Amino acid sequence: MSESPKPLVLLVDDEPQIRRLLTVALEANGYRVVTAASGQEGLSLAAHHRPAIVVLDLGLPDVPGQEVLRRLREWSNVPVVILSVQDDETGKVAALDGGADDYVTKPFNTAELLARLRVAMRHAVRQDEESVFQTGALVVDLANRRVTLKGQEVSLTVTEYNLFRLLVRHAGKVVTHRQLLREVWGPAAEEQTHYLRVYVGHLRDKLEANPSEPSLILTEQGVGYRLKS
Amino acid sequence: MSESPKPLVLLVDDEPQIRRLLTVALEANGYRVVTAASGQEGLSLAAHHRPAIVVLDLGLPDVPGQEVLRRLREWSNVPVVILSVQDDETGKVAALDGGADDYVTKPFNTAELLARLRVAMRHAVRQDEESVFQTGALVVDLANRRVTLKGQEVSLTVTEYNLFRLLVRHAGKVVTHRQLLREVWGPAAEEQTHYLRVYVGHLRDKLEANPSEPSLILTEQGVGYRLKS
DNA sequence: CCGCAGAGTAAAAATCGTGTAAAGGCCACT
DNA sequence: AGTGGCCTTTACACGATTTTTACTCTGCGG
Repeated sequence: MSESPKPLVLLVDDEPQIRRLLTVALEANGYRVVTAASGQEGLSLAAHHRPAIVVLDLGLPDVPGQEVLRRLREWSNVPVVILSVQDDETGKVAALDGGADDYVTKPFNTAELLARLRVAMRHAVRQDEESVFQTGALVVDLANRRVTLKGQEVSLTVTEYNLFRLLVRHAGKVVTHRQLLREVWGPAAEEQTHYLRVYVGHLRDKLEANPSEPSLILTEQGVGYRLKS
Repeated sequence: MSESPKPLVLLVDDEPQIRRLLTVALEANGYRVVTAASGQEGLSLAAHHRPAIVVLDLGLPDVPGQEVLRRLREWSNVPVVILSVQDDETGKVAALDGGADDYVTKPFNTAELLARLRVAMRHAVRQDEESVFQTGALVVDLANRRVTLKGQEVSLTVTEYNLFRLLVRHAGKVVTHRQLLREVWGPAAEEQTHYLRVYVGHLRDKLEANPSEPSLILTEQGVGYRLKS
């Protein structure tokens, strides 16, 4: 369990006084801090700085916080603690199920928030996750939803991209049919393996040098698919 | 990534109406539940049942909840969600730093508690130990369903892998014909010993240095097979 | 020496999984 | 209303896998 001495916190909140208060509290407790005042800025800083943890306010002026979380989770498993004025219960459940690691309601007690950040950090399995994946001539920029092949941008439809993203995030490992179907088409579609046949076909058409002899998206008969790592 | 279908929740709370309410809610959401009314009972049930998650009330009649948590953490990393009437902030911080994974204040919203339990379970799955078995030049990575021989990946069909995994799990011990057949082909096939002869043959072809003189998958005449450990 | 039982081998037959193409439906845009 | 893009659904052919069958080998006891 090796830690860089001072973990970096990304603080996304549009209220300047909250940013100031928390920056001081966090820095006094051995963190480094970068702040963002909007969702867009938060996402771009997250991709750029690779924080050890994110504190995210839900009430942002531009992108809804829920959406920021969703976008972030497309490529990162960084712990996210939600901060919100809304004590709205369905929002809490949605955020927690959407991949948030904790949810703290404003006004909050600073000592408690810090303790909850320590819990979230404890849970994190420090996995070096790259937001850019590369193999051969293929480059996938997960933070920006861009796929390029030999420098040429490849345009993927929403479903194609969602499926491909899942394979990329588990590059080298077998991803089972059920897992792919559950995450791309939802739990109700777990049995619809024909979706996979069709869409894996599309991806191979767009990405493989020779689609009829796949070297990138490999079939694991009876189990699932695996992306060459 | 092995999943048991219904995770077991240990619910430690001295108030019967809370136990009833939560038992109903949890069972309706696909959990199995065991309940304890005291700290002592909770600790003993935790040791005995190995729950997938613990919901622990802090205000117990015998042992202080904080102490229950400490004793539990001496031997277990099971996720613990604290439930408490005290909105006392220093108590929260102490519990979270004492190894609790979340802290919910009574009265609580059931949907939120359930969402927080899902978060805690999500965290626990990540740190599942990677079970890699190795003997000689053969490496079996059960978590990733990969078998390599002298660094070369060996591809096994679904049935071959299921059979081999069973032998690997009991490496060094004899696994009987009936047991192998029951677990791989189902209880109805317990008598079909010819399946084993065929598939053990396949595995030896793929994995043994000299398939006609097995040194890896050994025959125990009239009983079963054994994997060299 | 023969016959038998348990085990291994080989290959045919049956079944299942996969890739592919194409048709129909839905939606957004014009 | 028409068009284009995408998602869903269906049908079929092919290859891989599983199941079934038949045969061989070996060791043991009559």
